Amino acid sequence: MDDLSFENFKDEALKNTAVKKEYDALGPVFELRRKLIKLRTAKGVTQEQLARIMGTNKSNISRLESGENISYPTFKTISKYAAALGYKVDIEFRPV
Amino acid sequence: MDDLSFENFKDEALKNTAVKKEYDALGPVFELRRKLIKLRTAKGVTQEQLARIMGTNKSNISRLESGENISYPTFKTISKYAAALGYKVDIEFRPV
DNA sequence: ACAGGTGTTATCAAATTTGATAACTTTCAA
DNA sequence: TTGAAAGTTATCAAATTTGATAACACCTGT
Repeated sequence: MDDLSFENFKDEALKNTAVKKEYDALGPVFELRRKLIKLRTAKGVTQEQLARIMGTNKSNISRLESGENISYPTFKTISKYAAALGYKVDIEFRPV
Repeated sequence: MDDLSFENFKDEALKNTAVKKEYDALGPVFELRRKLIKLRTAKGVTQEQLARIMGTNKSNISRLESGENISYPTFKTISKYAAALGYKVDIEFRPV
């Protein structure tokens, strides 16, 4: 463990119900973002190039991938992003 | 083939670029809807019960599952729906 | 025929996402 | 150092989704 103080802080913070709820809810979104970024960079495509293909602007791609305040993209946005890179979206549901 | 006239009509319609684009774009959404409905009915849960758990109304569940005009739900809505039934969402990307 | 349960549709306001533009930071190569 | 490329952040308007309420349709068992 590298940063014990942070780990401890996180554990404490997660005892707070409100914080935990946010954490749980946002976790999957971060996972999605990581997947999107991986898809794009694996093909050596820049945000600007991708934006062009999707018909939008690079700032919006950045917001989708790493924006601080933004939360939940629509299925359409995810689909367009994937399609622009030659992928289709497949949503699966797994028991918790 | 059961309904040749419909098949023919569909083929003709899909020659129209605009129609085809809509069809392609909406296909995945319909697939998602089918999965959601299957998840819910498999557990013997009604739309009203699910709505209660999700903290919304049954009309909104119906719209999500079968609404005519509505298009692309957010990741948050899909997640809430799944969580209410004991599932988590997993988004995969597959080459076209 | 009736009543209750289930699902659908319509409508409006509220909330959120998205598009567009611009300015900014960082990195890297010339 | 300068300049360009890549990504981030801020902001506002526009578009879309979501919540809420109400009314309607459909079915099934009594």
